[in-house]
Amino acid sequence: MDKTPRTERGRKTLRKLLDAAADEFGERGFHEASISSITRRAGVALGSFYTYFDSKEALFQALVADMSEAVKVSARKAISPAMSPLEIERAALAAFLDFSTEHKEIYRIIDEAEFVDPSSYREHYETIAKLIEQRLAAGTEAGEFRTGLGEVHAWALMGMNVFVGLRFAIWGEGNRTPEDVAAIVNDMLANGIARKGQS
Amino acid sequence: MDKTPRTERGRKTLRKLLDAAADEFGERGFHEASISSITRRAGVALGSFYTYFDSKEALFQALVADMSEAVKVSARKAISPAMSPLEIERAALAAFLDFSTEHKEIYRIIDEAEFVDPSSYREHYETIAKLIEQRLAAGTEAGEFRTGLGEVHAWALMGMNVFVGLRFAIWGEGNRTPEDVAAIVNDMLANGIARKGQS
Amino acid sequence: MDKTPRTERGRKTLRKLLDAAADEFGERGFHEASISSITRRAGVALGSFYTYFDSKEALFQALVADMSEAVKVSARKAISPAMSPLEIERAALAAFLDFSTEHKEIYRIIDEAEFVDPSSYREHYETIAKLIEQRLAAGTEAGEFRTGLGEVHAWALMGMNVFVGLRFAIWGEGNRTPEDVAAIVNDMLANGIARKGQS
Amino acid sequence: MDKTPRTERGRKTLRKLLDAAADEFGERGFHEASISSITRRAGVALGSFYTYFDSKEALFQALVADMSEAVKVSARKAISPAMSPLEIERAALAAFLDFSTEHKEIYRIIDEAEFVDPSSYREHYETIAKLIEQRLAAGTEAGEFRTGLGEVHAWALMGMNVFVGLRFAIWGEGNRTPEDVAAIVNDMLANGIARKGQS
DNA sequence: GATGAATGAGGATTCATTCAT
DNA sequence: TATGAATGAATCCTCATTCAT
Repeated sequence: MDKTPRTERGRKTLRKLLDAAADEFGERGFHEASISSITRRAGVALGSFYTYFDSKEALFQALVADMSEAVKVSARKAISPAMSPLEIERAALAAFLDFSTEHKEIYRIIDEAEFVDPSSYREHYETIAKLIEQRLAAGTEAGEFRTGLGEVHAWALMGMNVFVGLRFAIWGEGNRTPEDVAAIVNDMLANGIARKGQS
Repeated sequence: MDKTPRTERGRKTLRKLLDAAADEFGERGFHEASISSITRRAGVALGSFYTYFDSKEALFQALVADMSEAVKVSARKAISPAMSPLEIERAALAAFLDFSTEHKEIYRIIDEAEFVDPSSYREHYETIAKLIEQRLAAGTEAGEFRTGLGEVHAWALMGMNVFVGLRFAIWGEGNRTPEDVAAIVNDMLANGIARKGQS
Repeated sequence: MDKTPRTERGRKTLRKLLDAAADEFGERGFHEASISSITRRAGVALGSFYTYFDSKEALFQALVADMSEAVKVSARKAISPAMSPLEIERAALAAFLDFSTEHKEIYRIIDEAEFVDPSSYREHYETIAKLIEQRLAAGTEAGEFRTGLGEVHAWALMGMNVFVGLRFAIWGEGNRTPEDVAAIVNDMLANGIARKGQS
Repeated sequence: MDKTPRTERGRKTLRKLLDAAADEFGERGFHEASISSITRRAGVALGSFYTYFDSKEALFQALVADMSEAVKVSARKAISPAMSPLEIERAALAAFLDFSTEHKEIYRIIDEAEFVDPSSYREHYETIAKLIEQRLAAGTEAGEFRTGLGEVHAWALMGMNVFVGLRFAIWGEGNRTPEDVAAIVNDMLANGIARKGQS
């Protein structure tokens, strides 16, 4: 956020603006969204927007940071140290699918950052890729994953999750549950698609 | 394309417009791009644009269709019936990485369709997912892939490729060659990441 | 018309253009009408338009002249020397109402000339006013109209007819026949609205 | 009007825009008029126009309503309950002629509404026709007008006035005074044009 | 802090007209 | 004559941002 409010009233206005912006950007996308529509949704005057943000882009950036964090929190809450590395991956994906289904607008906003604020976009995925890479290393350490896993695997794994999320959580349709999808992907992740005893 | 030219001269103008548009959209994105800049690049009058397209959106749509086709053609040319199913996947990914490196603007344009023309975007990825699903079935048929592969696997595989392409072809940096990356992903695809003899 | 065609083929094209233009201007008005739509309706190429007319305005002017003539012809045909002066006025109005009902687009085109080609508009109504003035003089001469009638009366009479035409022929609705309306106006014209034996 | 101003400053700006628009539309007509020219005349920024109106058409509509009201007010002020029904008609016409001479642009704007905003045009004349019809009824009631007068007479009377206004107030020229013209039309209205003792 | 009017750069789009074939 | 592609001036409208109150 750009200008931290100093009063309680200010904090409330800021919160209203962020919520309204999430709705507006989620529904109409960055370019179709307008500041005046956001302030209207928030029930504040147009000019008040600039009390809290320097620009439309700044608001978007703040929002992406918010939501990027929300995605990570959601994943973190879904996993526990007691789980096996593979279970962790499955649980993380299932949580992501649930979260995406619930918050389609977050998915959209983060994705649109690729065109509105590329560095936020990149930051978001690089951060997640690093987290995944750490989990892979931990899995190797634990003896459940093979050795030699690195950045490429992390990105591939993340891509699996994101595209499966796009297809089955965002676009939905089809009667697969998040758990089913997560199980299938988890098996594929663990064992690949080659016929056993081969290659 | 919107209005098919009836003369040779018209066909040339249309081609110039499409090429210029690919450059413009690729460099500046849909919203920053301007029709006048496109016609300037193409060396035609502003009004000529509307001889061939109804709107900026219509041009974008035509372009996405064009590029979607180009991506598929590039993949098709990279593989041969003589290859094994797994080799096909590796070759397809390598070709995609090469193609994306060469034509970063195509990647960008197709991805931006998610926000500019969602149905084109969806069409593009659903078509590719179907092609992948067919290849998986063929691989199972050939005995190289295991049974039970379906839509989820196809989307997961596609996501691997796309995200690895984003990271290593589009953003580049790092000294991995497309072949290296494709090989790593191919191995992960075939065997998964679980330690052998496990899970 | 601007450029008289020299061949039979040319005459046909010209006629097609005039007919199409009458439809187009009648339906959409001068400013909404487009040359390309007119040529499309006429089934000729856009460029051919300029073989026959110098400009959109020139076409409109030609059309107004055409239609102005048509209105007069229609009135002329409705009256006969055998009629009394008052009957002539009634018949002329009835004919005008019929004609306007049949050819609403002509009414519209002529009226729009007030803004597109004022001199045509003025010419049209001044010509008709003169004709009316002559008829009034003839009526006085014949002893049926009183003396002292002149330009003011002619314009007032014309205004009665035109507005009654607008209300009952163009906008229609209401179950009055042209004959009824013409009879009422004719009586008003002859005797005024003052109570008899008064004023 | 479209968006009511909430401050005094806003009210002033709106008034400046309406005045400037009356001048612009009056001089150049709806289609030749441009928003930027109107805001230039008004001395406000281009964008300010859209603070008060949704479109050029909306402004025009607001203006027609304004001027329609002005015409009626002018007529109302010209007549008094003390006048006889016939005097009222004469005075109303004289006032209309004066008003039209003074405000040719109002006449033009209202007339152009026939093509720009037909429902406003219709509304304007239907309202006036109703007023006239009421005056006719009152005159019959008072014993000065004959019985049986209705909508047709009202439209005919209105048409007389409007066309005489067009000819002698708007186009002017000729040395008739509004009073002369009004007197002639008033006599025609009262007694008609038939020779006395006849028809 | 809040308000909402004012600003003006910016861009898509239209379409009458010209012209090469 | 007919064709239809090419031209570019003209203008409406949007909206992020500023600013006076």
